[in-house]
Amino acid sequence: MPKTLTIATPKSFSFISTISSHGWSDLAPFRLDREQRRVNYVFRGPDGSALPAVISENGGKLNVVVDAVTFDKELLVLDVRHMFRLDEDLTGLYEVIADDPRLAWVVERRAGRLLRSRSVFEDLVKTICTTNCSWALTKIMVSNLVSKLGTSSLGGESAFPTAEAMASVDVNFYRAGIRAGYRSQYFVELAAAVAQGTLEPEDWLNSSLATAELKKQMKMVKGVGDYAAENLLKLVGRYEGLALDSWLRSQFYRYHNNGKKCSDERIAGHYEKYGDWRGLVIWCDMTEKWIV
DNA sequence: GCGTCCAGGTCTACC
DNA sequence: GGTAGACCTGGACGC
Repeated sequence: MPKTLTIATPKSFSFISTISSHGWSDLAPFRLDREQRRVNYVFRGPDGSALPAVISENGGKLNVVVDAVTFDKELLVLDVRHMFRLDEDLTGLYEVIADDPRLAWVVERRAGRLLRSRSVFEDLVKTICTTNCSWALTKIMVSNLVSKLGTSSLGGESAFPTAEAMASVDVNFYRAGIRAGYRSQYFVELAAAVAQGTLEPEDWLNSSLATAELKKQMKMVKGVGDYAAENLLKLVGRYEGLALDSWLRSQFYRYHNNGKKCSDERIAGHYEKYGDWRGLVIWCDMTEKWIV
């Protein structure tokens, strides 16, 4: 019998804006149901069990329907608060864009919260899967990771694999089974480091390091370059980096440069006035059509 | 059906 | 520190 958790949300929160904020809700173990305005996700209990859930909004609260007999309620609430960033204060963002008519919609639609996975490790692996490939291939790689290495529930739905599970297979498995290509060796090394405790991505959430230093630390992970590190920084709540990739650049050319290519320096200059929020401002600026 | 290009980049060797 | 070339894959496109 499914059990329902109800979680209060802040006034500045928008469920639909958050689940539409970027492509994460299209990556397993997320599954977005746009028509029903809800999102499925498979959580993982402390014992490693898969906990399928359906998350929706009702009257300013999140309803989380969990398809499991027993689970740690407090842990699951913490996961939901983390993923939907219920405790993040975006007042600073709204202040820096207050005089910008082009970005007025951000405040109106309570946008700016970027959906994230239940762990930084999961976001790190997914980010590496976004590099140097089409979005279609990213979805294939992440889907393979979840279905082939994740723990399954009784209903057959899988959670994102643990570092231990990812460390239990070799480079050939990543190449043939995950279709990860040259990223395969990166995943072997990353999973081993996290499983052995020599790398702890969860620490990045509350790191006391300056953002530039934290970015350097992130880039020590094979497969993480400037784009990936800055994307991860956004997911841990630091927005100084623009995380420019080919898609973001093309959108900037379209909206701000008459469709013509320009330098990254020109893009950076455009958003400099937004200070430490510039990485979130450029993302909002390019994704208005996603937020309905 | 086949070949080419490129996509939500990064690493390494070399200068 | 800057740059060229290699790297996997799969979908889109032209022929």
